[in-house]
Amino acid sequence: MDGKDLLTIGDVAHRSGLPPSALRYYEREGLLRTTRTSGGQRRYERSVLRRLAFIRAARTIGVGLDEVREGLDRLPDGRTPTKADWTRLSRSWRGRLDEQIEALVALRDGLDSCIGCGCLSLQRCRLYNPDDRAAESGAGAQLLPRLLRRTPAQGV
Amino acid sequence: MDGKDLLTIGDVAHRSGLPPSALRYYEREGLLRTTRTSGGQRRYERSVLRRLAFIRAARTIGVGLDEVREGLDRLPDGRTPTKADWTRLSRSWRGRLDEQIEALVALRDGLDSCIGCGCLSLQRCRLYNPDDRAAESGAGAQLLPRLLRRTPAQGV
DNA sequence: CTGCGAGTTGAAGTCAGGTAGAGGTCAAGG
DNA sequence: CCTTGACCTCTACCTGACTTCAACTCGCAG
Repeated sequence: MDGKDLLTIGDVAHRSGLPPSALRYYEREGLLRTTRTSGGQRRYERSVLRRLAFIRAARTIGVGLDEVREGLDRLPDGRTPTKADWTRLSRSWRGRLDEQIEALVALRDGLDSCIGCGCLSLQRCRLYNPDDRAAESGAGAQLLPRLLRRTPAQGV
Repeated sequence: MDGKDLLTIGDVAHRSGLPPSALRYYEREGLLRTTRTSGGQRRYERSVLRRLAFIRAARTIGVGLDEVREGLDRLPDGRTPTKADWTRLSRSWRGRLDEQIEALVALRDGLDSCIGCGCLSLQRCRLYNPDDRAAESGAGAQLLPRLLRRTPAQGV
């Protein structure tokens, strides 16, 4: 890993902390591009590490891979995010985090107002009926605000 | 649905807002018990609505079905939760919500400290490396604290 | 008694974000 | 040249909480 400045999948796995299976998966999903040796093995540019850091940070705050891909795809010429890109994208995700926190706090307050009352009224309970909508309004009730729907992360 | 005070699955679905498939699923998973007609159709007691409200409230705050079942199973003689039961269980779940909020806030603060720096350093960035542990320490890095691992809810 | 909406079952599918293993190939040190 | 470990693809599997489907039955109003 000296002359050509290209990294094997093992190098990248070691330096990024992501298992090779995840790197291959990300590539399949269009989040990374690689070159290949004549023998078909992947070779990564150094910049992939920054790109992976970006992806991983996004995943950490609960952004799904599809959305990460969208964010990366919107960068001109598909370059690795610069400081300015990172700032712009992370600001929007900060907003999402705020919303998640807000939703959880609202939930907690609802729980507080329910502890001890034991009501769990189908009509009135804020916990049971988070949207404050009578249960009879249809089959497709949302349990949580959409904000919280995304799985935050899978253990590795 | 007048004389015998027993509800069909359709009644329960309508009144609880949960689709019949979910009710059957909960039964399979041991969260509900039903009686059957001579012809094999499910009949629910009214109290199932309260039980469902309980389950749904728990799900809403991110408690998994297995844990809900444990909670319900610990009630003497498998009764529908009373006010006191609800208070006890919901208090423990309130703690979990607090932890989730705390974790998210910590994440947000980390994001704040990263916005604009553009660093995403593999060694130092709090977002990239939430556990403050160098990436090289092993393949199995946890992306998020376990607290956030549980899927909050599935859309219905 | 008939019609038909509502109910039944089990198996399989869905989604995300990967992991695991089988069976085979590449690359580099000695 | 040979060995060995790293790499390749492909397919299948995992979790959780359900949904969907096909094929069939029940129960009740008329």
